[in-house]
Amino acid sequence: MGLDDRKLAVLRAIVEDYVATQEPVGSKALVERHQLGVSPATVRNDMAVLEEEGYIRQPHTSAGRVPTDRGYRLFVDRLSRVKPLSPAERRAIERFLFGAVDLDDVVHRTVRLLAQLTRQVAVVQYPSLARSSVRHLELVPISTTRLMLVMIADTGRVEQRLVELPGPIPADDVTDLRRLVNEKLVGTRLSETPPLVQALVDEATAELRPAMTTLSTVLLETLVERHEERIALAGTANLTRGGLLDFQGSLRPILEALEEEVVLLKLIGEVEPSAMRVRIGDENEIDNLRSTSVVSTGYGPGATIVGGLGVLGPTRMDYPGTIATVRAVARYVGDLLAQN
Amino acid sequence: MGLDDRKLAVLRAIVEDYVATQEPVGSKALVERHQLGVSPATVRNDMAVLEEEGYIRQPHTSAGRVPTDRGYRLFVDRLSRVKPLSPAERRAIERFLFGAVDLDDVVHRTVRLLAQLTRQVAVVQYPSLARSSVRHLELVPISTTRLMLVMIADTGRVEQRLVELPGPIPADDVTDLRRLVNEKLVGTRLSETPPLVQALVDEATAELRPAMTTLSTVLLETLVERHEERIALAGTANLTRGGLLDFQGSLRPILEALEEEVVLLKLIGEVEPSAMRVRIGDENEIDNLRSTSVVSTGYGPGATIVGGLGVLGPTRMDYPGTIATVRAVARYVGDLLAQN
DNA sequence: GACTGGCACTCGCTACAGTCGAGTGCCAGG
DNA sequence: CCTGGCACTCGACTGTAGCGAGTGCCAGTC
Repeated sequence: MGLDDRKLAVLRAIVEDYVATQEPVGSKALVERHQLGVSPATVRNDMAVLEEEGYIRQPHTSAGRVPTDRGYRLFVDRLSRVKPLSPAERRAIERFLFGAVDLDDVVHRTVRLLAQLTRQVAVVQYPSLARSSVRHLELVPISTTRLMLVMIADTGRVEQRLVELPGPIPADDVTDLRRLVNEKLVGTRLSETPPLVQALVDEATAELRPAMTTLSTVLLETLVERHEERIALAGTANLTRGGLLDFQGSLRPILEALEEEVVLLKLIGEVEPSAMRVRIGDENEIDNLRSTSVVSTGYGPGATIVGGLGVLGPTRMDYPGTIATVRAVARYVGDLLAQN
Repeated sequence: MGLDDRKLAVLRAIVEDYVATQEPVGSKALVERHQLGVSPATVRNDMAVLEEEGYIRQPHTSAGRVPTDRGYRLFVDRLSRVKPLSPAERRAIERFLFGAVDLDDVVHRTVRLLAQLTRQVAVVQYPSLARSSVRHLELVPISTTRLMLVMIADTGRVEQRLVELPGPIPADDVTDLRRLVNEKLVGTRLSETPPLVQALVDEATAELRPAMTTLSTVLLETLVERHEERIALAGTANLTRGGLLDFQGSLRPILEALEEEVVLLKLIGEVEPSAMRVRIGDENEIDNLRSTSVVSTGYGPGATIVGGLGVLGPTRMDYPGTIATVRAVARYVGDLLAQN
């Protein structure tokens, strides 16, 4: 376990060189490029130890060393400082996000921005409904037996759903329904609505009862159970950088995983108060993504968190730079949401 | 130009075999697998002619023949009948699409279904706003100086947009605005709204004029100019089938093209009355997609067309099967929309 | 005149041997 | 504890050879 400072410096140098060149790094090249103050032979001894401890490995006998997932982990935890963003990057973020007109627009711009800045696959979760409150509910008659239910959340999300009523209903009743649901639900957190919705049904007049019952089912389905979460994705083309060297040759499993909303949600959706989350290679729970790393964080107006965002790339990625970018973008998006 | 029946039969056989095996097909293998009734030598002579005419080519001397884009074109136009769908496929379509609850749901299910059935990349355009009519406009006060504008189209699309008013506005005025825009715009085609929106401003009372002016700008921007079109995509993982043999090795340009909404729209959005559109390889206008083929068509309730859908794959694709599937799915989706 | 069998030829693919060199592990000495 | 030296390993690359699928051409047949 004796990892003295020099061994750590060697590991850091290996990670940095490998990330930069994408080629196994040997002892000689290392001492040439970094001021380690010792000879290649010494470095070799250190490498032997690092390998024994599982931080690096040799692709084959007479090749240089490559960091393992464990090596990257140590690097991220103890050997790297987060790079400050360049002013150019800050400006890029501001310029890119400036002038967004609605939530869709914000999310789309953000995900493209992230993909472009990190040159990796970017994922942005729409503000989670579970963390939103109802701002307004609208009922629009489509025909005598059909309503369009539109829910506007304080996070800017708008969800709609068709309601098929059990029978025809007069316009006045629609007005009543609208008033009732708004009185009861506006301002409440979506995660807390189920009992309130039930109460609405219980308290409804006999006249409104059937319509209200149907409406409540739809409300619950739409707001709580069903596809509650939405996600935007960009930059899949970046997976092809590094000419199939990363990802052991096949993009297939990765592209497949990225098509599953559930998977994406797992990647970036499990938002914890902890600021930044880095999952490296095998640390990922999803089998198809064991050869990738994910850097993610939560975002939201002020200190609250309403959703997650992050990027996915090869384990061989520039962690300090990526972390800095993800953090900065999340902060800007949060500010943007706070304004609305 | 003398392409007699046998030469056409040879071309058809080459296309079919190549699509099936993905390997250049030689004269001997051809006569073995198809009942051509002639010897390999004769087939070779026919092949020489077909090559001279540009329908097939040899990857290298001493290899079999491969169809050219021109060869596929002839095949699609004159040598293939559209395969009827298997009952299993019909059932799959019905099962998959049954129970969709709103437009988003329909589009998502459709695009996944298409990707799955054709085992290619599927693209579905949301019903175009330009081809929709206004069903209802809703104004929801967010604060004294902010409104949320929600537009519901007859095709089921719902668009929203934040309206930043020039000054505070009382609730009664919002009601008036809502009434006015609905009176004037409901039932009109979106493509015809601009003059009507202008009229709204002109006819507004002095009191409402400022708010109406802002509202009209947003209306025009949202409904006519801005990101008017939406698109769903699925099945990119299918690009990796055939192990990089298709697409001359690099998915990069294709993935890049697929991230551009504009490009996707060009692919499937230019809906013409003509039923089915097949663009093969070089026939594509987008450079990045010259090594792919696109099969697309329009869809909509009844005979009208509200949007496009289609699939994208290697030029070496099963055209009859793909065409049949795309057509069938488009028809089902149209029926589904007609019901709402 | 159209088709066929035969034949020489082309050329990509695979296997194999040989060389080169980057990189290692180990050891003796400072 | 570090260093220079040395023998060793093994992948990458090169060149050669043989194989075989497939072709184009030609003379012969129906």
